[in-house]
Amino acid sequence: MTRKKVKVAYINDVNARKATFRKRKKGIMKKVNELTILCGIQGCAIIQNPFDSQIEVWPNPKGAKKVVERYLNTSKVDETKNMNQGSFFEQRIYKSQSKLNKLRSENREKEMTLAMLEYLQTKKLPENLSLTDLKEMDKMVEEYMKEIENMMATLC
Amino acid sequence: MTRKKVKVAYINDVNARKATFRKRKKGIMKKVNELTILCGIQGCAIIQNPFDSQIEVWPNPKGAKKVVERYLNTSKVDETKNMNQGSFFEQRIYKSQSKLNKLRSENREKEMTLAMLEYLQTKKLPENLSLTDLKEMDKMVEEYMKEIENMMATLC
DNA sequence: CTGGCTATCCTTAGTCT
DNA sequence: TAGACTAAGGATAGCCA
Repeated sequence: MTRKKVKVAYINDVNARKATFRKRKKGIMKKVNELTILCGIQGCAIIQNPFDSQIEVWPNPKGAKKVVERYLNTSKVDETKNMNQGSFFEQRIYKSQSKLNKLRSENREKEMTLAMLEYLQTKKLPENLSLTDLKEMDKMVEEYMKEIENMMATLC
Repeated sequence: MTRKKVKVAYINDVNARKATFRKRKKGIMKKVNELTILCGIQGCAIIQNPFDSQIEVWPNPKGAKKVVERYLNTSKVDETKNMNQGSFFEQRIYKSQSKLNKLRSENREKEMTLAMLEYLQTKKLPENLSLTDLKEMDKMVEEYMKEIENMMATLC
């Protein structure tokens, strides 16, 4: 149970790396999720899975929807909980608020998407490149690396 | 100093929200950064700044480069630190490893970019929409919301 | 508003199942 | 292999400068 201060460096042991990846990815996604709720914003994390060349995107289209819903439901409901039998004006104001919040959320999601587009414009990719090509290449590189590791193990 | 368990819900107080945003964003970026180093992968977080309609992307082109460098420098250097005066074969193997690691990193960055492209293809945006348009709209919505909040304050 | 401080809460490395 | 457990380490809410 003696956990030392972890050195932030590449984990060579495959199993430890896998475990750490799984745990920490979960933690990051949770934190991103919390921030979106606490601050009523859109946010996402895009992280590669080093073990099956999958890429994990959060929020996915489904997750993003959930965030917006949660935002709309919790942000102003709590605030107005103590006036659920409020006056006509209060009800109207509440409705307007909800509408504006929704507008704002939609707007911000668009902003984020545009930002991603702008970010991607700084990256240049060969036109004829596909994800499957890359996965194949990655597999080959991985195999080479394993071979080298074995050679090293033999030498040391 | 009595910090209670925080309820994950939209923070109504502007200053508290701002402080929380600043602190937690920093924490998330750190965690993402650590994960990329620990597991030798690419990862990024895209988070809106709720206060100036800016969108913070990590890694930015500069940050991404740093990650790759750090990855290349730390992942295998530590492992081979105890053989820095190694044999000819060991030196060659080390060089091959570095090359392959670099290839792999490049490959993974391309994968991520492609993944982002695929993600964006699920989003449809009006063609004639610009980030400045959205910022203008956002500002207007913000002003409306403030007005409503003032009205509510007057009523309550 | 931003950054530093610290008690408290939260995350996670190591371990077993 | 992934989940559960638990203590050490890390993040951060609230407060002050």
